[in-house]
Amino acid sequence: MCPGNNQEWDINDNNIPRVTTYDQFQEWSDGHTRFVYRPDCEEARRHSSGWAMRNTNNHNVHILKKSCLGVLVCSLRCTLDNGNKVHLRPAICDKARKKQQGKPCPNRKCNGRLEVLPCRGHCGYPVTHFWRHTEFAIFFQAKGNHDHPRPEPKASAEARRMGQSALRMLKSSKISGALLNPSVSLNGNAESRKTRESKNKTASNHNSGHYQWYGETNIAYCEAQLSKAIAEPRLAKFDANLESEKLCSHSFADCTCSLRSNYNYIGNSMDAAFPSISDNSNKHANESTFDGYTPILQVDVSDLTQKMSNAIDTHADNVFQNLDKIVNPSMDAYNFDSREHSKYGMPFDSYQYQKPMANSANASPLNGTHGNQVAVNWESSFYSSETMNQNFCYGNLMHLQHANFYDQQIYFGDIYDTSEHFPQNSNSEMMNFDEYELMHPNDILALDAPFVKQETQSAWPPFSEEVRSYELDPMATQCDLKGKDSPDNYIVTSLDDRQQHNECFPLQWNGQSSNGVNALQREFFGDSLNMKTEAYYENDKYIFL
DNA sequence: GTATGCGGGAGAT
DNA sequence: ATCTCCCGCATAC
Ligand SMILES: [Zn+2]
Ligand SMILES: [Zn+2]
Repeated sequence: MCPGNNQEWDINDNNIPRVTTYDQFQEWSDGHTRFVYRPDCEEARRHSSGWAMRNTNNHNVHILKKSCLGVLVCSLRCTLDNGNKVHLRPAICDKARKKQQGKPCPNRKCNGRLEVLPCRGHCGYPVTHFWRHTEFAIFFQAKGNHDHPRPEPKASAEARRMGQSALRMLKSSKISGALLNPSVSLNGNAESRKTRESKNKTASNHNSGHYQWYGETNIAYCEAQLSKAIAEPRLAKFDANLESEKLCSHSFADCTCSLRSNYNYIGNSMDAAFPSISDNSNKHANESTFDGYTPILQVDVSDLTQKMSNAIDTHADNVFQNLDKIVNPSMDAYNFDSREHSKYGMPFDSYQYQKPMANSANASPLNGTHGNQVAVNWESSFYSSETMNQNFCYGNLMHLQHANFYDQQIYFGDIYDTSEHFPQNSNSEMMNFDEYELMHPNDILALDAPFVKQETQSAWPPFSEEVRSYELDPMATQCDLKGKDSPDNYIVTSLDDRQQHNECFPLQWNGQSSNGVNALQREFFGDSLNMKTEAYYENDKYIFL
């Protein structure tokens, strides 16, 4: 038995015994345990534990109480190649933990999402730890038995967090030049943007023998992309207390959780459920007001720009993660295999070919290249239409525009004054993008560019057996990339915007919309973008014009 | 940015 | 009264 445990005491005792023998620090204390640590025991002084424990208020300044946050697991409970399960460490910080939820499972072969397995080890409540300091000892007492696996150790979580900073890694990445520096073309040939621009302007728009796509964008379009994230909340008339009416809080388009999706595409069935307040036709019949509607996906304009900035960062991160896997498929690209957490594989491995419809055997493997889009709805307050103005509307394409950022999963529609219905909206102030430092949108959209196999690429597509055997729908007769130029040779990463995708790229594969680069895509982007990239295929590689 | 601690407060029992 | 959980705030790294 533990030496410090030889006296009976309770953490709440008025007089705690003075002990002379101490316990070794127990990182994984489980069960109803008590330990006494030396006052100079560093782990005890930090109240640390292998379990993810968060402070909880017991209104007792003398006794620190912590409760267990459980463990972050894969929603599909997948098994890693080495037989282990995914069991990440929940962030202690609420905000950070919220962001973890819904992230793709780190298992490269899994389409699952991370979710918190809460601890109910103490009569249905989380296991609790109590810490009490006295002059001669640090007393520890735990109540409950964890009913979940151990999370990864703190050090591992910290290392993983560092490793997952994709943007940080981007600086040293092979693709950073090609993607973030417009003067470097994707085939590695340094070429000024201006040169390419003028070339593109004069390039003949021929199709035969050439393959062209539009991966770069003009500023106006980028601004539109940003602005479309300024949107009104959709309205929903529902009873949030009813189980059947509960909304999925994950908000990614392809969430497979059982809750009702709140992903509100234009034109799909969700529209009827969550009508836009700008669209009177969406209001239920015989309803002249929005009374009874509950706004969802609200955006608080007071910090919308900050949210946009965060969302853009996240988005860029995710895009980069995809591309990084393509260009740097080897495990040691960032020395991850030398780290303890490499048991999870390359941190971003799983993300490239997630199917948007995990339950559909026929789903196109290309229709999910952005399955890693992180989508978390934050509880937020109302946006104010008064902070919006028509200047943020971009022409007649707005009905096609759709924000896929995690807390702005709403389309960019007309801006209406909602203060009539939501008086809270009367007070907010006008915001101005220019006053904020955002990542340049062109960078983001450059990251979104269709990505083409490079000659140095040995494994292609990476981590996917399915794509290689995949064929374009023979009905897609206009597609330039077919036949011997199978979709193996290109990846489109930007088409996670399913609403836009459905409207613009109605190609069907096995009954599912596809993300193929095709004539429709070119046609659409041809109007929206002022730059295009042409290439032709010769001697097993793409030559860029 | 996240981890950690504090303390007010609401709601449950 | 006691307990849990939520939240904002403040500090440390
Ligand atoms: Zn998984
Ligand atoms: Zn636990």
